[in-house]
Amino acid sequence: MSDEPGIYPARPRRAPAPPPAVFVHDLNAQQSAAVAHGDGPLLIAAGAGTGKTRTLVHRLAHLIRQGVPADRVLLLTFTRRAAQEMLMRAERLAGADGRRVHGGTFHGTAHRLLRRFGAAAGLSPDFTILDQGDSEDLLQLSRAQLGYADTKRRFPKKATLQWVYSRHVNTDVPVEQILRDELPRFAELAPDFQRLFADYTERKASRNLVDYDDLLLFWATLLESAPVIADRITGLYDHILVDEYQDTNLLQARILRGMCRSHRNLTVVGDDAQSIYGFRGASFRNIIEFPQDFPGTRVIALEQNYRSTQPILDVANLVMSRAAQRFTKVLWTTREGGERPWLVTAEDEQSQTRFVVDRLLELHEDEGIPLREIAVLIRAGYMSADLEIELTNRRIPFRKWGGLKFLEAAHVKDVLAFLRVLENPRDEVSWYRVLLLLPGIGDVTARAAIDSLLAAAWEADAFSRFEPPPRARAAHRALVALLDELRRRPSAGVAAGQASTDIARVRALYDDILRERYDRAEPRLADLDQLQTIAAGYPDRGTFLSAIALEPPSATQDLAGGGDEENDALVISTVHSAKGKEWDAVFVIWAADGWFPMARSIDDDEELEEERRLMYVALTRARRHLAVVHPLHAYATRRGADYSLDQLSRFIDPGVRALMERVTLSADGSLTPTEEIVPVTSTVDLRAMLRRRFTSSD
DNA sequence: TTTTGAAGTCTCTCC
DNA sequence: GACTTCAAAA
Repeated sequence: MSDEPGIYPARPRRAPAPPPAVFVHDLNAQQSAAVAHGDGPLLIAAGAGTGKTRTLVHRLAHLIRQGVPADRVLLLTFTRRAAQEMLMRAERLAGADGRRVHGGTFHGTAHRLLRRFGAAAGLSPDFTILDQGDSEDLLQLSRAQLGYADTKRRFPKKATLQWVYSRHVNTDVPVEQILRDELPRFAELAPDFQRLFADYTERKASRNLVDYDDLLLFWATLLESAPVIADRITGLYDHILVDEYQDTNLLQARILRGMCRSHRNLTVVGDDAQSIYGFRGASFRNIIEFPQDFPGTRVIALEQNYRSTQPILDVANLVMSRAAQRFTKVLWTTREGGERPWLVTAEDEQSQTRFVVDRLLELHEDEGIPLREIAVLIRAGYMSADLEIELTNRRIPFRKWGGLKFLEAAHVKDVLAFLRVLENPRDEVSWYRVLLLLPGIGDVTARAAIDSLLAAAWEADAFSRFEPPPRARAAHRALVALLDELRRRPSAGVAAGQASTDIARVRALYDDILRERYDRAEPRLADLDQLQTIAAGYPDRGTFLSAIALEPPSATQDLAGGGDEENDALVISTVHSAKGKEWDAVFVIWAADGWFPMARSIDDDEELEEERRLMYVALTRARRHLAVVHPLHAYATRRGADYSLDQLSRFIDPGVRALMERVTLSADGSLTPTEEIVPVTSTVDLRAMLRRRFTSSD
C-alpha cells in the first residue's frame, strides 16, 4: 500500500546497511537507517506518528556516541518546548553530554548568535526584541510621522502593514508583487509601502530594536555577506538537525544553506502533508526541493505509524489523498482493530458542546482515560468559548493551548513596557506606550516627550528634564520618581530576581491606572501576579525580556504552577498548537464549512489546501478514539459570506464519511445513526465562479 | 489637547 | 460582535 508514486526522488535505491544491533529492538529499518546515516545531507520524510521525534533523538545520541562533541551539534525545532524535550530524551540515551547540544527555535538561535556576533557587524548587543504587536505599533508611529494618518485616502491598518513587511522579508517576494497578489485593493500604494518600510527600518536601527523577522534576516545576512563572521558562526557546528522542516520558509532555507558552507552535515525531518504555516511565509516547497538544494541528499521515508489505529489512519489518509497536489506517504500500522472514527451531527453549538462533554466524561469515567489524554481541537481560539463555559460550570478542569496569548494582553504589555524602557532607553515603542498610560498625556504630549528624548540623544535622565503641560505634571513627576528608583536599585542579582522586583515597583504606580481603566480589574491584576512569578525565574531583567519575547509561555498551563502531570486536565488546543502532540481521544469540533475550512480560505486554492492539511493534522493526533463533530445550525449568516455555511466540512466527503460511524445527536442528548445524507457544500461555488470571471487576470 | 462616544471595519493560525 | 477609527465635547 505504500507504492504510491512519490514526488520525492526515490525510496532509498540501495538497501540501507543493516542497522547496528543496539537499535534493532527500538527502531524499524527505515528509522535505523536514518539514525545511522553518516555525513552529508539527509531528508527524513516522516508521516504523522511515524516516530519522527524518536528517530531524531536517536540520531542525536548516535552522533554523540560516534564522537561528535555534543556542543558542536545544533538542533533547530519549531518550539522551545520541542527542543527541550528532545534534548532530555537524548540525554537519557547518550548520557549527560546530551544536555550540551545547542537546541532551540530558529528565532532563539538567531538571538543567541546575534548577541554574540552582531556587534562585529554594527548591531548594538543590548538590542530589544519587538514582538509582532510591538512591530505593528512602531509601524503605526512611522505611519503617523509620514503623514499617512491624516490623508483621507484609505490606508491599510497597522496589522496589514506588518503582515506585508513580514511576508516580504520571509519570502523575498517584492512588496509590489505581494500587494498585487494578496491585497489588490492596495496595489497602487506600493511606493507608499516602500517609503514606510524604509522609515520603519531606519527607526528600528536608531532605536536599537530588532523584530522577529530581523532576527532571521540578520542571521542570514551575516552568513551571506560577512565572510569573517560567517566563518566563526559556521565553525561552531559540525552537524545541524532540523525538525518540522515543512514549516520553514525561504529565509530559513537560506540560513541553512549558509550554515552548511563548510560541511554538509544537515539532517532535516518533515512531512509535506503537515505544512500548516503558509500564512507565515512557510512553504512546503522547501522540503520538496531539499534534494535539489543539497545535491547528494539521501531521502528516507517513514510510513509506519505507531500512533493511531487503522480506522483512524484510513480516514486521515483518504482526506489527504484528495489534496490537489498528491503527497507521498500512505501511513499504515500494525495496530489492528479499534473503532471507526465517529462523525457526529449536532443540532447547534450547545448540542455540540453537550456531546463533547458527555462523551469525554464517558471516556474518562468508564474507560479510565485520564483527562489529559483527551483533547478538543479547534480551528481558531474563539471557537471553544461555549465549551469552556460549560466545562467551567461542570467543574471539569481544562487547559487551553494557543489562541490569545497572555503576553498579548494590553495590561501585561503595559507593565513590560516600563521594564523595556529601563533596559533600552531608546525603545520608542515602549516609551510611547508608557507615556500614553499617564493621565493628562495623550498622543501629542507623548510625541513631544519622545522628541525631547531624541534631542537629548536618549540620555538616561533626559525625561526628567522634559517640561510637560500643567495637567500632566503630577503624572510626569511620578514616572520620573519610579524610573529613578528602578535605576538606583540596591544591586542587581537580588535573590528574588531583578525583573520580579522591578515589576513589583512598577505596579505600585500601574495598578491604580489599571483599576481606573478597566471595569473588571481583578483578573488582570491576577495576570500581573503571574507575570511577577514568571519573572522571578530569570536571573536578570534583560534575560527575562528577551526570553518572553522568544518563547512566550504557551497559554496558562505553563503559568498555572505545579507539575503538568499532577493536575489532570482536558486539553483544548488550536490545531496549530496541537502539532506534534498526540492523545488517546480527540474531538475535532466545528467541522463545518466556513469554520473548518474557514470562510476566507475557501476562495483561494492554496489556502484551501492548507486547511486540508490542517484537518489532516487534526485527525492524526488521535491514538484510539476520534470524533469529528459539526453543528448544523450555528450562525447561518455571516457578513460578507456568500457561500453556505453550517454544513459539514467539505473535507469529510462521501468517501470519507463511508469510513466513519455516523451518528446524529437528538434533542435529549441521545445518539442515533444518521439517516439522511448530510448535506455537503458543492465543490461548485456559483458566486465564486462568477467572481473569478471578472477578476482573473488571464 | 485629551477624552469620550459613535460609526465603521473585518473577524485565525504563531516565532 | 470586538476593535479601530473618526468626530465632537470638555
